Amino acid sequence: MLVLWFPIDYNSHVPVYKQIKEKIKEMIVKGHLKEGQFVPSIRVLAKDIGVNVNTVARAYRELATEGVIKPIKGEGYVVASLNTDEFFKEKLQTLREILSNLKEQGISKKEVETILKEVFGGDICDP
Amino acid sequence: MLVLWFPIDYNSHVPVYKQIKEKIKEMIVKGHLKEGQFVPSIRVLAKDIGVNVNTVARAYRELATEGVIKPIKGEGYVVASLNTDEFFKEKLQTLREILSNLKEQGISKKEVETILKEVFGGDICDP
Amino acid sequence: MLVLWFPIDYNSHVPVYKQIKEKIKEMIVKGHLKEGQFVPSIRVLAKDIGVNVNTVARAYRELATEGVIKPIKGEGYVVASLNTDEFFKEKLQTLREILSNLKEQGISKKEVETILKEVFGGDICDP
Amino acid sequence: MLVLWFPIDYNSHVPVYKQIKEKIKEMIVKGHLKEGQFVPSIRVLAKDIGVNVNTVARAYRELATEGVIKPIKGEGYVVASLNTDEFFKEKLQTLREILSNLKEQGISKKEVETILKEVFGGDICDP
DNA sequence: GTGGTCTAGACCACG
DNA sequence: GTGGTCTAGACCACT
Repeated sequence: MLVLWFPIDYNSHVPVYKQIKEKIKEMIVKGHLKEGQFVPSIRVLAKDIGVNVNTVARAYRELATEGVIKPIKGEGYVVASLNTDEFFKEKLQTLREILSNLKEQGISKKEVETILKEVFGGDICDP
Repeated sequence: MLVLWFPIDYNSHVPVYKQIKEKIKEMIVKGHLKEGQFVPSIRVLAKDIGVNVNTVARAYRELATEGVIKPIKGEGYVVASLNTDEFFKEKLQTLREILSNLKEQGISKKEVETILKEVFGGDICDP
Repeated sequence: MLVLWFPIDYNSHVPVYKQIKEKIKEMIVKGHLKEGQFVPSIRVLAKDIGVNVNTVARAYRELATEGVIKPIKGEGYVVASLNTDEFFKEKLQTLREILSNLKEQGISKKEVETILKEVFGGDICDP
Repeated sequence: MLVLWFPIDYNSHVPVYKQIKEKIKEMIVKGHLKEGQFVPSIRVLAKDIGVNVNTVARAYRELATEGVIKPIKGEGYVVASLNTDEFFKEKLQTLREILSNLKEQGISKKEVETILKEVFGGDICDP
C-alpha cells in the first residue's frame, strides 16, 4: 500500500488543492509514482495530510482532466502520464520571474549565489 | 506631487492589498520613497492602479500598524521607517525555500545557474 | 451552539469594530469564552448584533493578529489566549486617567466615593 | 492677553472639536475663565494647541449655540454663562457608567478604591 | 456552512 | 482635499 505524505502550507496564498496537485506531479516527475500505479484513495490521502476530502477530490479531478491521472471506476486513480519537460519548463519559468523580481528589488547576484550555494552545496564553478 | 504606479497581478493568489503593501515597501527599500515623504493618498493610488479605495486603505492601514508609514489625519500618510535588513532577509528566506523546493523536485544546480545568468547577466564566476 | 449578544452603542465615538473587539475580550476574561472554544461565526454574530459582516470580520481579523483568537479556514475562529493581566491593567490605567481628569475638573473625592458606593454597593470602609 | 493651552489626544476617539469644547467648559468651571472675559481668538488658540482653525471655529460655534460663550462682532468671543451643576452632573453620570462597566468586567471595588486613593491621595475614610 | 477578499458607495472628522 | 468607518453585496477557497 502506497503511503503519501507532504506538508500543506496554510500560510501560503496558494490554495490547498493546488499544492496537492503540484506535489502529486512532483512525485511522478521524481519517479516516486510510476505510470499505472494507484495513487492513494481520496479519503486516505485526505486523512494522511489532514485536509478535507473535498479538497483532495478537487485536486484529483483536475489532475484527471489534465490527463496526469486516470479514474478507474470503483477502484481509484492510476497515474497516467506527465510531460516532464513541460513540468520543468514551468518551474524554471517561475524561477526566472522570481529572480527578475528580486533583481528589481535590489538584491544582488552575489546574494542569490550565496543562497544557491547554501542550498545546492558545492562551489558555484566546478573546474 | 508624487506619482506611483505598479501593476496588480490578478492571476496571482496573493491578495491585492498584500501586493500593494509589498510594492510600497519595495519603493522605500529602493529609495524611491524617503522618510517623511507623503505616499499618494488612498483615493489617488486606488484610482491610479485601478483598485477600490478600501483595498488601498487596508494596505495602508496594515503598513501603519507595522510602523512603515504613519497616518496624519486630514493630510495623508508619510513614510516612517522600514527595517531594510529585515525586508531583504525575508526575501532571501523565501528564495531559499523556493530553491530547496526546486532541488527537491529534481532541478539541477546547473539549470538554476543558467537562469541566474540569464536574469542577472555576466558570468557566474569572475576571476 | 454558542450564542453571543451585546448592544452596540452607535452614539459612542468608539468604532463598532472596536466595541466588538472589547466585548469579545471581556467575554474571555470573564470566562464566558474559553480557550479552544469557537466564537460565533462572522455572519452569525453580524446578524445577531445587527451590524455588517465586514465590521465583524474586521474585529475578528484584528483579534487574530493580536493572537486572541485563531482562524481555522472553513471552520471559524477559536479562542486562543488572552493576557488577562494586561487586559485589566489597561482598564485600570484608563480609569486612572479618567479620575485624574475629574479631579482636575474640580470633582471631589467624596463625590467619586458616592458614585463608587452606588455602583458597587456596600460601605467604602468595612470595619 | 489670556493664553490657553491644553493637550489634544489624537488617539482618543473623541473628536478634537469636542475635546476643545470640554476643555473650555472646564476652564470656566474652574474659574480660569470668567464671565465677560474674552477667550483666545480662533486663530490664536488653533495655533497654540496645534490644530486647524476650522476645528476651533467649530468648537466655538457650538459653544456659542449652547450659550456658553457669546460672539462679539469683530472682536471675538466672550464667556457668557455655564450651568456648573449640569456640567458636574454630566461628568458624574459618565463616571457612573464607566464604573458600572468596569464592575461588569469583573474589576473589584478594592481595585477601584486603590486607584481612587492613588489619584486623590489620602485615606478612603477620614475619621 | 466557514473565512478571505474585493467593489461601490456612503457619511464623518479634520485641514 | 485627507483618512476612518460602515453598509450591501459579490465571488472564491475550503470543510
